[in-house]
Amino acid sequence: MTLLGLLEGGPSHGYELKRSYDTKFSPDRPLPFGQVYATLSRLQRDGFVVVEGLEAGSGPDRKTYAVTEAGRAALDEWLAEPEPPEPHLQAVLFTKVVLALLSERSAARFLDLQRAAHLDRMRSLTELRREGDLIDSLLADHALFHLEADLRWIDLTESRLDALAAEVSG
Amino acid sequence: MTLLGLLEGGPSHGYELKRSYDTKFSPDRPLPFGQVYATLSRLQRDGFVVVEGLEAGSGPDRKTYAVTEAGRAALDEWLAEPEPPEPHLQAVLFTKVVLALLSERSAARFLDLQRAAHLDRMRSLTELRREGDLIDSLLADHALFHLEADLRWIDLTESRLDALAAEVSG
DNA sequence: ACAGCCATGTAACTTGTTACATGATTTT
DNA sequence: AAAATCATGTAACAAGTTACATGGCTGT
Repeated sequence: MTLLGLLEGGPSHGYELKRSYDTKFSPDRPLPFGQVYATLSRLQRDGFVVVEGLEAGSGPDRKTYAVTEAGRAALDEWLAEPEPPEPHLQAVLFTKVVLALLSERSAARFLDLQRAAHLDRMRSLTELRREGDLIDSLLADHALFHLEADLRWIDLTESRLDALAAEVSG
Repeated sequence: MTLLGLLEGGPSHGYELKRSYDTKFSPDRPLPFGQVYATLSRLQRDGFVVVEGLEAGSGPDRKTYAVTEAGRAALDEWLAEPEPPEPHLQAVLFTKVVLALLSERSAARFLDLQRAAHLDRMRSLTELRREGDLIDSLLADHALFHLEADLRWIDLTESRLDALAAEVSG
C-alpha cells in the first residue's frame, strides 16, 4: 500500500520507489529489492497498477508503473480507515513473564533485564531525536512513547508478580 | 517458543497445548489447530521436542510430545534474552500521515479518526480490565498503555503537520 | 439419530527473508 | 581497471491463515 501511495505521486519504476520509500519511511531499515519487485508484480496482478512503458534511463531499462483507478480507490480506502487499534490482546513480554513463573525461572530478573534494554534503547533514540530531521524525530518519538508504555507495564507487572504466579499456576 | 514453554511443564499433546495456550496467553484470539500441529512438527524437526508415545484418551489417540535437552536450552536462551526494544523505526500511522500529506488528502482528518478509534477501543479495554481476571487486566493494561502512547504521538504529530508537509514535499 | 467435543492432520494460498544472477553505466 | 550505482528479477525457504478431511466418543 505504501508503494501504491508513492506511485500515486506520479509514474515511477521499482528502483526509484525503493529509494523514495527508504528515505521517506524507513531511514533505518532499507526495503529489500526483492520485495519491491515482488510487491509491484502483486499490485499489477490485482489490477492496482499497470506497466506504462519501458524507458531507457542511465543504465538498464526502466519499467514504469502507474496507478489505475482501482488502485486509487484501494488507496483511498486504506488511507481513510484508521488502523485497528491493538486488536489482539497478546504480548510477548507477558508470555515470557508467565512462562518464567510456570517454570521456576525468575520473572523479576527477566523484567529487570528488559527494563535495562529498553532504557538503553531509549537513550540512543533520544539522541537520534535531537540530531535528526523532523522525520527521524517523529519516528523516534513514536518508538520512545511505546517504550515508555512498556516500562509502565513492566513496573505494574513486577508489582503484581505474586498474584500473577498464583493465578497462573492455580 | 510458547508451545515449547508450555510443554516444559510436562509432556502433552497438541489439542491440550492449544487449549492451554488459549486460556493462558490469548483469551482473545484462539490459536488455530493447523498452526499448533505445524509448529509441533517444526519443533520436532529441529530437535526441540520428541514424540513420547501414543496414548488412548477419550476419543482418538493422543500423540504426546516431550521437551528435549536442546529444547530446554533453546527455551532458556529465549526466556533470558530481553525482547529487542523497537528495533526498526517505522510506523503505519506515520506512513499514512506522510502519504496523506503527499497527496492532498487530509492528514488532520485521518489523525482525528484514528484518535476516535483509539479512544473507543480504550473504553472497551477499560471495561475488560475492570471485569476480567488478572490475566485479562494485565493484557488490557498493556494494550491501554500502548494506545495512550499512540494518542500522545497523534497529538504531537498533529501539532507539527505544517512542518512535516514542508519537509516531505521538499 | 444428531450435535458437539476430542484429536490429528493436509492443502492451498499469501507474504516476507535472504541469497543469487545478470548486465549496463558512471565514478574513482 | 576496479568499484559503485542503476535496474530488474528469480529461487529457496519459512511462517501464518483458512479451509478441508477424517473419525471416534459423549450427551441429549
